[in-house]
Amino acid sequence: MVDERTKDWSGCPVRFGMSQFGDKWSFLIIRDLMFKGRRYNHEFMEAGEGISTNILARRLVDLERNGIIQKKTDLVKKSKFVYSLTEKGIELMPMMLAMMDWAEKYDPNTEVPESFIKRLRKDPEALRLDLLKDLQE
Amino acid sequence: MVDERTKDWSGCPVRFGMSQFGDKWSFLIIRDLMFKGRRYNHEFMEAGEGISTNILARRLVDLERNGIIQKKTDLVKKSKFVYSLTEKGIELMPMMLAMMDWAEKYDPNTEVPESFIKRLRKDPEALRLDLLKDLQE
DNA sequence: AATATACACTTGCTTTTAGCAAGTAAAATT
DNA sequence: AATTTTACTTGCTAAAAGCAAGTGTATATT
Repeated sequence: MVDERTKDWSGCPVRFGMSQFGDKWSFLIIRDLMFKGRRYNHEFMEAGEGISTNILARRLVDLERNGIIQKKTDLVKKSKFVYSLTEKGIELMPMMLAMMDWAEKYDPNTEVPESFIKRLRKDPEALRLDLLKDLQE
Repeated sequence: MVDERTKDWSGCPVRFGMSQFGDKWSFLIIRDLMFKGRRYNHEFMEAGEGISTNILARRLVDLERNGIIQKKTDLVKKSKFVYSLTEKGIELMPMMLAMMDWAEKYDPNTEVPESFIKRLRKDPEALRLDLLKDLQE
């Protein structure tokens, strides 16, 4: 978060979470990294929700400073930067999956594939470990 | 959320969640209702984070409109209003618990009691059902 | 080698939202 | 009847978001 007021909100776990990733754009960036395989600046831009370039830049800096994502120079194209989730960021997956489970119930227009939600509800841990593979390379 | 731009963000589950409860004050109100037993306007005010009266009023209206909380006149004092989580709101508990689990790991100043986190990690479903009792009366 | 293009921001400006203090109205207490 | 409590509402200021255009560096094209 950019909000100076809440930067040091530790103590309460919910408040701490909010101070670390508690705004809609941060959640969407985490989603992109965690489930959509997006890793580059322009990929976040093209995600569809229409984030502004300056806001994206700020969120990426914040999330990196909070240790949730990391920025590295791309191994192939050395001029590009690759973003990825840190261990700390990856560990947000259970929370994200719980949110998706909830949203599937209450959003009549949900895009969550039925196969995904079935796997999530049958064996969330197996799904989590499976998704994890794509994040660690 | 108050943001007119994201009011109808359905489809993507994360985006949908953000449009329904995706700001720090909403999360804190849900926390208060879910884990702290707070149910009255003034109790949210006194929660400690220092929410402004106008912002609280707006968030309560938004959360009610989104069907996450409900406002009723207090049975004892008929002039007062009691807020409570709806079924839809209660079902956010797994997400909230996952967030708490995460925060306990990464916040060095966490206030999450060790007994709570032990129960959460050992048998989250049992803890959830236990917490549920306090919400349904 | 020079020009063009892509990429990742940065800057300046406008609009929106948050935050703060004071005010209001209805009900409850004294 | 007067005061206090409760739950907002209003008006103003400050902060953040949003938008369009610009900048600098590296790669690609001619």
